[in-house]
Amino acid sequence: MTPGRARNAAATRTAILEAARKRFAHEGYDQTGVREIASDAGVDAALISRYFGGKEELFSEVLSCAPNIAEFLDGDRDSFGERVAQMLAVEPMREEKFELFLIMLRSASSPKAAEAIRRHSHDAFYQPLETWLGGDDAAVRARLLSCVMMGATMNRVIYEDYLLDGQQRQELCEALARTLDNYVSGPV
Amino acid sequence: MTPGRARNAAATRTAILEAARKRFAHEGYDQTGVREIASDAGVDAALISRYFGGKEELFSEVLSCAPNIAEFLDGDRDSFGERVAQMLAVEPMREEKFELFLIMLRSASSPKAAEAIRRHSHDAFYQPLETWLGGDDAAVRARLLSCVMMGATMNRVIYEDYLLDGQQRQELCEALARTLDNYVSGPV
DNA sequence: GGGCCATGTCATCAGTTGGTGACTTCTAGG
DNA sequence: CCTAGAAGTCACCAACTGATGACATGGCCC
Repeated sequence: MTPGRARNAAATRTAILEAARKRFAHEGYDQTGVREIASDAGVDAALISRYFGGKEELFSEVLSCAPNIAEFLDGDRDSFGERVAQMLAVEPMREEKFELFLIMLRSASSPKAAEAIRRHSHDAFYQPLETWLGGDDAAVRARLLSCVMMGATMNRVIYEDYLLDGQQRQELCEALARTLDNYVSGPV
Repeated sequence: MTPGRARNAAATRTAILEAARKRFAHEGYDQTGVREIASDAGVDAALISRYFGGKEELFSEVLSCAPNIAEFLDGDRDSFGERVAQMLAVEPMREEKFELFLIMLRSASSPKAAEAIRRHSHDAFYQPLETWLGGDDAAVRARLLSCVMMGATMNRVIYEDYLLDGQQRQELCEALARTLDNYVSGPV
């Protein structure tokens, strides 16, 4: 085993991106230090600046390859609300699944990250959603969906599972599903 | 004019609290430094530690006297959705009006602030809302309302007025009002 | 008026952060 | 085998943050 890291630039870049994605989703932009990212990736912190230019550029890069809304736009249109609501209210917080949400929510308050979030979330979330919805008022309906999805995530982040028991979470889920489907199917 | 600040502990405390409230709402917990707060209040930064114990305790204190949900629970029950939706989607972001939301959204990602937020938002937002709603499923309906309100605020914070024009904001408002009223009036 | 405590000021600390440049080491190509 | 450059390591910087203790000063009570 060679001492020190294998000399493979591509693998190193990927490792940094992976580690950064998780950290940003868990802790948010501010709370994440380049040293922590580097440590997770098993890499020297200096490489982050070398490869990406700096923390800010790394964040943008992470957003570019974060999972997006596409997963939920596949599959049956009629079950969209049900599937999303399940994720939002019932399923354990499998963070990979809505990492993009978490990154946005936890980093939106950071001025350095705000612009990147605005740009990327528009491209990877709003735009696809709006196209998928179709119709004249697609923009408004996309916003409505976004409100419910973000709000539910936000509440989940803040309260985790403190305030509601299993039965109530189920009720919450059903109500969310109805509301979401209402926005999907209808003209508002 | 005496050089230096007038020696009035109560006024100083109040000035610090005011300045801190605005800063926390605008910038969030992390992005706000005690020096900035002190500067806004026309006070030496050391006084913050002296009076409140530290930044963290100051934050808790700010939450305790931030405007809460009560304003919206007064007035006509039937117009609740309409009034809230107006604020969320149409009115210019008069931040005093939903400062509590902003503080929560912009500070929730900060571990130091998270616990205080959880506790206070429960006492000043959830609990009153739930009581006001009444009924067996009040907790679930309160959560639903919270989702929509927080999500709408979040979207507003992220995108401000970029994505929607006046007409669309009006449509958004009406749809939000319907959804909110639906949660208020109905069993879910 | 004089002493004393509350109030305010200041210098400074210790920790953390993101970033940089010089250095070492590995590997590919000749 | 040997060199050149890529990849990785390391020491360190400058800026900033929250906090603290020593000190100055104003105002109130006796």
